[in-house]
Amino acid sequence: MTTKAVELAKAKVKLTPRRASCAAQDCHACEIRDLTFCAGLDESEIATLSGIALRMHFAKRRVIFHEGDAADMVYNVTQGAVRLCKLTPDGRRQITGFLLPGDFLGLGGRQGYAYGAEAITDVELCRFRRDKLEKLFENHRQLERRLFKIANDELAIAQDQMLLLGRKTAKERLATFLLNLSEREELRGGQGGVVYLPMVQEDIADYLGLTIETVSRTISQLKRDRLIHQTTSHEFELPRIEELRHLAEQT
Amino acid sequence: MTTKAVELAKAKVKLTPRRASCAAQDCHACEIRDLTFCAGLDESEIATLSGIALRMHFAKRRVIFHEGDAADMVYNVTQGAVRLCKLTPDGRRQITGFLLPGDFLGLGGRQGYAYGAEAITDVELCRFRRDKLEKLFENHRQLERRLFKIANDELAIAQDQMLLLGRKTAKERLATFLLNLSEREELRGGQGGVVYLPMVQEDIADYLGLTIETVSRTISQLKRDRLIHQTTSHEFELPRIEELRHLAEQT
DNA sequence: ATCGGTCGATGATCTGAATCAAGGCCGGTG
DNA sequence: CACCGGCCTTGATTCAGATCATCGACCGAT
Repeated sequence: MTTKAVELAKAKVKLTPRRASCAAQDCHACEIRDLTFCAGLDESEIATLSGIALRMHFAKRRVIFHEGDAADMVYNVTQGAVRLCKLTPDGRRQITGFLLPGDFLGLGGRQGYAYGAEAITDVELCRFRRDKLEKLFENHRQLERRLFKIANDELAIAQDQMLLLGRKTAKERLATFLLNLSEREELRGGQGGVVYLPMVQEDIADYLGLTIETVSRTISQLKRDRLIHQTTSHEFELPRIEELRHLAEQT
Repeated sequence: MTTKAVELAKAKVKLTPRRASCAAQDCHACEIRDLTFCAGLDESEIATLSGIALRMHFAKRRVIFHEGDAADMVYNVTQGAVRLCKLTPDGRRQITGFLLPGDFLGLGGRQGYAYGAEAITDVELCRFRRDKLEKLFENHRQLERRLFKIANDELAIAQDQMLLLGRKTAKERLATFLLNLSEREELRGGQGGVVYLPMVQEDIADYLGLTIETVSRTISQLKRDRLIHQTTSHEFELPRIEELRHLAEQT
């Protein structure tokens, strides 16, 4: 880590302080009602959940919470994209995840949150006080079981990411990343083979354990190899998805 | 990845096939009763748990389960050390965790286990059928909550490991690793500043995303710097733990 | 005691990705 | 519409760690 790099890295922490608008939530009308942990609840459960949910808006670049903050809230992303960041004291950053509509936010803390959360785009969130949610579990065990399942899924995803960070080449990392986004897009009802990248290349670099230059070069190379095709500034097509999958060395 | 490396890597998969001895379990007499998810249960709960627990033994190098196996069992490690492995098709390996007495095994699968588990030393395990354990949850919510907490802890640990793999230098990785083991040793009632390493350097390399040569060289360097001191073939002292902590860039 | 295998240490060399450096593109703004 | 700043691209060079190659210590089996 050079001096210059440290300066640049410190500059990463120039986000707008936390601030957000709020409103009561109507879960019945929620756009992601079928996607996340509230999926498949019966009417009464939805109504109860609605009672403790608070709808929030965060503008692009706003901090939702910091690493180490008391972890007394959990969230559901209903619109936009969020990044989860960890920082070393000297400013190196690791992004441990990107959240998209339907994703759950706030698990994985012991004392405080294990990571900070920042809005990549304008973001709509549905917020729950953790203690109220846990109270709800007493009569709605289904909800608790679902949350446990989400924690399990995240754990499996984290393990995959460790394999990527520990053992994959830059090209394999990019291929894996694009395929993962494509799969999530499909789960959310989008078409396969098209991915939308709301984040900038610096975010991708910090997620994949690379530098922006390597990300840019590798994307250029994948384009030259016709494995990906950029349609707009934030959208890519994956025309030869099987080859990409092979490149990613999917275990 | 060179051809030679692939050959070597494939050789990693020369473990003895799964086989183990079993016996009924008496949780009252368990040596780690205060350490793990059964800690602090009342007599009746311990008795119930005892009823569905099966004590197992795995010899050194034996496979406990493979990545992708149906995840219908969970375990508690009571003696010995276990490694969790993920492999790429061409044989590169990432170890996603080491388990020691008191640690829980088997979370983090979607369909099957997200990783394989192998005995590093001779291992004693306490095995539970997942469905029976879940049945138990209905009347023992405490147990379920504790398991959820374990999943949360593992998630936080996984995030820390991502930061390590994505952004730390070799020296920082080793320092972090040794400190983590030291902390776990203390939790298990051992003294701080002394760590026991049951695994070989190849395992450490595959856990930290390095090669065996780099691990060996870095350990040599830490010894020269008098930050660690090797007492026996598997035991180290950390005489200047604060300096080591600084080196590890603890966030 | 002798072998054979595993494990760890260390030197020499190579290389993938980082770093350093310079421009280019584009969208927003005065 | 010209300027500015954020973001991306690409070339040149460096470097941390990988790879390749030995060697020695240890240990269990014969």
